[in-house]
This record gives sequence, C-alpha cells and structure tokens, in this order.
Amino acid sequence: MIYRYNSPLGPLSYEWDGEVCRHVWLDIHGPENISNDNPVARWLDAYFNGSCTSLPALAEPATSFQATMRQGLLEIPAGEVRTYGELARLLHTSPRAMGQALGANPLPILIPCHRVIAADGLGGFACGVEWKKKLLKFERGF
DNA sequence: CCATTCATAGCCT
DNA sequence: AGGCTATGAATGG
Repeated sequence: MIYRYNSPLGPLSYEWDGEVCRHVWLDIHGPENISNDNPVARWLDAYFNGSCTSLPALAEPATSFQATMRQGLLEIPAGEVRTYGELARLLHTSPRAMGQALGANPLPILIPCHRVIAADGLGGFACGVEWKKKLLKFERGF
C-alpha cells in the first residue's frame, strides 16, 4: 500500500506493505492515503521533530553493494555530510559508482543519501536537488 | 582560474 | 555488451 506523508518540507509518499518499507518517493506518487499507524509514519514524525529513532523494517537491498552502501550511509550522523569520494574510499569503490548506486537508492531520507555531496558543491539528487537543499538545511538547523 | 578530458565501477536495457 | 551517471583528479588554455 502506498501512503502519503505531509512533511514540513513538502509532501512525500512511501510504500508500506505491512512488513517492510519498500519505496520512498519525494513527491506525490499515488492516491492520497494518509496513515499514521505504521512504523514509517512514526519514524518520519520523529525525524521531522529532530529526534532519532530506530528505522522501520526496510526492504532488502537489491545487491550486496547496495547493502554495503546503506550501511555506510547510516554511519553518517545527522547534520554531517560526506563527499562521494570519501564514501567511495570508505567502501573501496569509485566515486562514480557511488553516484550511480545512490541514485538507484529506493529509500531516500530513511537511508540518508542526501548527506552525500560532491567534493566542490552540492552534487545531485534523484528526486530533485531542492529536496536535498531543504533536508540539509533542516538538519543543520538542529 | 575556468573548461575539457578521462579513469572508474556499478547499474540499467 | 554497451551506455549511462548524483564524481574527482589531471590537464590545457
């Protein structure tokens, strides 16, 4: 089931199948099903409140590399950022592959891919850099 | 200092 | 298999 969540930064959608969260979209994706009675909504409530709670159950990563990347991303504390190059060295891969893998990440925000920026600037964001800017500004505010 | 080029690794068709 | 990146470092003007 696809749900809608109205965050202070704008509307977003996510798919919760009762067991795990499968997708997150940073726009209005499907029909407008508002529900606060699932782990994803509760996590989002906490997140936009500035507090950290344990993540809801997430769908298994498609590849082992994505699993590694997810692990690496979760190491980044809120409000901090890493560059693609730093993460690439950390995960023993190349910066280019990082961008590719991050762009393929189906779970933005939950997996904090917005905390990864280019060495000399913001870098890109699959759902629009506006979201990335807003998220980083929001996290810096705390 | 700005523009262009290339190496690089994982993803998609 | 080939092309495509949400890069980064090196090179040339």
